[in-house]
Amino acid sequence: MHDLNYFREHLDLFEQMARHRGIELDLDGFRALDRERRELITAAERSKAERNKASEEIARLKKAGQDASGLIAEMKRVSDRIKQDDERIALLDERLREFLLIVPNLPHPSVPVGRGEQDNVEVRRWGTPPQFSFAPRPHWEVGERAGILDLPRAAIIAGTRFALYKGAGARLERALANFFLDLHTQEHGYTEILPPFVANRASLVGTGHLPKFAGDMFRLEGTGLWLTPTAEVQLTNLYRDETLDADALPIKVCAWTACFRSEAGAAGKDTRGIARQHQFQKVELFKFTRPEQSYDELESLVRDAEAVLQRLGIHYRVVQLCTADIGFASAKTYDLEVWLPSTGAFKEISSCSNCEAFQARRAAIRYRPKGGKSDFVHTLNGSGLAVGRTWLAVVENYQQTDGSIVVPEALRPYMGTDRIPAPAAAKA
RNA sequence: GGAGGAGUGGCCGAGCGGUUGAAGGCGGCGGUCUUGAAAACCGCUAGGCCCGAAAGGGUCUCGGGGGUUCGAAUCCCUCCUCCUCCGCCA
Repeated sequence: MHDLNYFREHLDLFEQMARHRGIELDLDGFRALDRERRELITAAERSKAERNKASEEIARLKKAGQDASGLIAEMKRVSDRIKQDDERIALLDERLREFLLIVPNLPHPSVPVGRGEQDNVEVRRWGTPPQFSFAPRPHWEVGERAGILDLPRAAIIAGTRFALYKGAGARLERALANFFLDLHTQEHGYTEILPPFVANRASLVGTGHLPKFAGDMFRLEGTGLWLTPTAEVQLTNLYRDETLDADALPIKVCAWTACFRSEAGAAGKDTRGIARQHQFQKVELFKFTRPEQSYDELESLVRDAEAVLQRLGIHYRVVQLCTADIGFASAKTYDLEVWLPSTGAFKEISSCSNCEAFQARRAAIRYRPKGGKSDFVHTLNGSGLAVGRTWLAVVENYQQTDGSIVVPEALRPYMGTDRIPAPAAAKA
């Protein structure tokens, strides 16, 4: 959320932002609301000043044993008027808040202006696509043939867009998560957090998921709780309503969690396989930083995520998202995209964003520089990585002619084997 | 889930319905003193919003919300959180 005063004084910036992101913003509506609110506040406060003065006078008269009934009667009328004004002001405050809560963040000046994902800019590539002597199969075929993935049974248990991993497939999922966590905690300096998998309304408003994106999440009926769509939610709210010690920044945390998305708007995309699921696992990287260091920290966050793919030896590229494609809360976002041999294309596997003070303002996360006034921190988040999509990338990139899957070296300690056996050898 | 207790400024802790934004202490900042430091002493030490070019003025905030009243930290209702005891449970 944006600061009201800043918003009011920089309407031109927000107009430009709306154009660049391709959204509608009712700025005329804002102006009218804002003007009426301020006029009413001025009037109400004048009345309150009058009442406060009269109250002192009443106290003085009573102490002196004199009659104050005339003044009291007059103040009764003033108080009634104040009450009416205050009610109207509260209503306008609420409207204003509702408006500001759905205004997205301002993109950083370095973000390319664009109209959609076709305008995203490739920043760099790592590695090369693997060579196959056969036509590489999509991951669901490789997985089902090897007996490590069972989507039909997942559909019976829960429905479509849920996955069931089996045997080495389940272990691969677990191995990936452990490998990610060990790398980030032992080599990149993140502290591991294991948070709740549900979040309350205030937490989701803090990150920007509510009120605008309620339709993309699962709500737990009758509880006021939601299944978390990303650990970004829990990690952002780790310090909601707190003031952090400036010397403690940057604070780097990571978390493995399940993530749940109803993806109401995604029907028809990625319908085969496990790329787009209602439930998936993710290891999230997260930083609380001082404003002046956040963009350096974003670059290193991206490198931390990239390190995972480098260790796994999977070809990928880094893409900077354009203004039309960055998320609601983000000021700047890099995506990591892995190479998928079955489609001969890159697929998003991580998204790393600097939200600047956008979420910190919503969630009231501050820091206090020594001897200075407290200010909002910057929050950064990134997938390090999405486990399910990494599973898929490993299976596709390391599939063999006979249907077996070579385990990347970095995963062998976690898998206890260097190969997931071929279908013929796999048990049903 | 049941019963009881508590929520005041960065922290501790006072606070008869009427100069209480809030005593006192601690902590923090500045100063005096000192070669330096400590001690001692003196002063300063919340934020939001509105008006204003500024200086400054006004207003709101004592867990949240609502009510009573001319006036609420102080009275009433309600919600939340924490603590204690009981129950249930992996």
